[in-house]
Parts: sequence; C-alpha cells; structure tokens
Amino acid sequence: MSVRSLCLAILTFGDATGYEIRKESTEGRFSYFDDASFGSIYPALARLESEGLVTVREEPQAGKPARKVYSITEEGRVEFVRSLCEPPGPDTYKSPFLLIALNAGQLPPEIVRRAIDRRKAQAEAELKLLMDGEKDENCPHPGSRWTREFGIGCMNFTIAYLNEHGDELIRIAEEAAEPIPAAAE
Amino acid sequence: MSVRSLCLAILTFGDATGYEIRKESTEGRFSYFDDASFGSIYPALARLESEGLVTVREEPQAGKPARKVYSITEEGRVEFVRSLCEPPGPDTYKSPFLLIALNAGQLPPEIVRRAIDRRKAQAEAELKLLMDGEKDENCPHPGSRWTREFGIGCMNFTIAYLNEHGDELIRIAEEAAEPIPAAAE
DNA sequence: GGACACATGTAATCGGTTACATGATTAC
DNA sequence: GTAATCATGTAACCGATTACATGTGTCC
Repeated sequence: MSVRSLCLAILTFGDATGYEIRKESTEGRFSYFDDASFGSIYPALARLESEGLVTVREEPQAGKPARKVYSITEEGRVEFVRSLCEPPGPDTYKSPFLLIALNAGQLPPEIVRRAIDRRKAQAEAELKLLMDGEKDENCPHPGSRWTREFGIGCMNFTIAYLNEHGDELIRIAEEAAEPIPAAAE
Repeated sequence: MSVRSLCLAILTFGDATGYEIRKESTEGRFSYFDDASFGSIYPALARLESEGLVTVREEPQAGKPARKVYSITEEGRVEFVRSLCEPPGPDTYKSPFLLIALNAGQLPPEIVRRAIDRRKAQAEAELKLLMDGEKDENCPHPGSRWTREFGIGCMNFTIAYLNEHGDELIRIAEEAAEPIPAAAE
C-alpha cells in the first residue's frame, strides 16, 4: 500500500496525470482507504517509468506545463497483480478522535462536542463521496462496487453510533469534576 | 497523535516503562487506533523527561537492565490536555484489504479468499481484545468504556459484513475472465 | 537446545509531508 | 484584486520503522 502501488492501482482504471492521481487519492474513490501528496507521487511515477511499468505521453498546453499522461504497461499490470498476491499487511486505523473520546473525562465538554461534530462531518463527507460514485457508474466495475458498499456501511455505522451515543460522551465530560479546566494559563 | 501524545496518554492511566508502553500500543487497549515501536518510544520518553513532562525512577533488577518507570507530572497532564484541545486531525484508515477487494476481478479467487480470512481474523482478534477489557474493568473509566464500546461496534459490523458479503467478493474473482492468472513467470 | 518474554537503547534508513519555485486561466 | 484550479517538479525535513547490540530467565 505504498505510493507506488497506489499509482499502479489508479492507473489500472485508466490513464492519468500525477495531478489527477493525487486528486483521486485525496478526494476521489481511493481517499476512503489511502492517500498521498505530490511530493511522493511525482518521484514514484518517474521511478515507475524508468522501470518500464508505466509509459508517459506529453500533452503540451498553452500557458501551463505540459500534461504528462501516464499509462500502465502490461509489465506494470503483472507487477501490480503480483504485489497484491503477496500477503497484505494489516489494516490500520489512526484516530485522533478516539484519543479525545478516551480522555473525555479530563476535557471541557465543548471540546468533546466539537470533536464529535468534526468526526461526524468527516464521515458524512466520505459517505457522500461514496454515494456519488454509486450513481455515476453506469458500467459497474464489480470490485469497486463491493468496496464502495462496504465503505457506505462503515460510514453509516459510524454516523449512527455518533448520533445515538455522542451525548453520552459529552455527559462524561460534563459529569467529571473538571480536574483540569483546559489550559488555564 | 504522535508518539509523544501516545506516551502521555498511556501515562495518564498509570506509571509505565517504555517496554510496557509499546506493548499497550501494539497489543493493548490503544492498539485499536494507534501504535508505535521501541525506536520511537524510547527517544520520545527521554525528550519528555528533559522537558519535565514526565519523571523517571529506576528499579534495578538482577540480570536484566534496570526498569525505568515513567510517571506523568502535573505539567505533563496540562500539556496533554492542551494538545487534545487543539483541533484534531482527521481519522485515517489505511486498508491493504480494500485495495485487494477493489481489484478482486483481476486476482485469483484463492488470493481474495485468503485476504478476506485474514481481515476477518484481524477484526476478531481486535474484538476479543476489546471484549476482554470489558470484564476486567471493575472500576470503570468512562472514556475508556465508551471508546471500547465504539470499537466493539465497528468490529462487529466489519465481521458481520465480511460474513454476509465475503462470498460475493470471491465470486467477482471467480467470474472474471481471469485475464491475468497470477504472475505466470 | 531453541524460542520467547523481559528490558534498554542507538544507528541506518526510508517513506512521506511541507514548503518552495513557477506561472497561466478562470471565477467571485 | 484575490482566491482557486490546473500543472509540474525539487529540496529540506521529519517521524517512525528496522535492524543491530546486549543479556537473563523461563517455558517447551
């Protein structure tokens, strides 16, 4: 699940530029379970090209730098599938939200409420993205459909849980004897 | 959610050594949403000590290196709460499993099945850990209870989804015209 | 006899982010 | 006029992992 695999994965869905790959990974279909920035994508693409796993074609444009459109090669596809065949690492979840939830008893209630709202907004944005993909896919790619549906399920669960149990967490913050009332400097 | 915050967070639950902090973060209560290794924990603790946010007390042992037991100071608590009060970054989910699911149509069915089994096993292990914490907590820490319950919900959802829809994903791999039958070298 | 748990720490390395550098076009 | 989108790329930096170094006690 390195940037390398990410580029290869996105290119199996069609040609793309570095700019588009980054967009796809931070706002598009792939953002739900991975992401990357320019600083890692451009070097990765250059390396993939030197290894013969992708090809580039430059499309000059007036005023802007030429678009460098990358295509995956047959070797690239084989290498990508090969990399998916070796045992995957574990899925990881990093959650600043849960760190706040864990310490709700030591935090001011507003902070806890804000954290819940943020997490909910984030989950709703992800859900919207996944739902949008649902309709504009008239030629359904089965793997992408399954993955999307799984993501929708997860996000719905998260949102429902926060709606049903968010108040309990705020109450934990309220009922605590407020031993440390924020950074009282 | 750096290693620094992680150490502080764990120390708010009681004194601990670097060794114990790492265990807690990779196998314990915190492993569900964060983790770290020795190479980052030991330097982080040394730095926290030099900043006065934790104190150390050495407990010599026969044969083994002395245990260095760390305690969080009042300044450490304040700094920790302060860090939790600033807007948290977004939760992130990195999923080698979903990358495989997305490309199920290009992969041999056994590989897909193995990936599902692995993901299920991982989720079951995390669930077990969370459930174990449930019983042995006779003096319930409310934030930790809420967080655990949320985690249990997520894991149950994941496991149920894989049980109910895993076969569909395997079928996607089976029904594909097998364009790339693994790395046929 | 070998693997594993305990226990600390450093050095090499790596994967990735952030900031910088450049610049036209379009929308508010 | 100013922000955002398009579009590429490099360099500095950083956080963290992996491997190394060392050593005992205990379980199988």
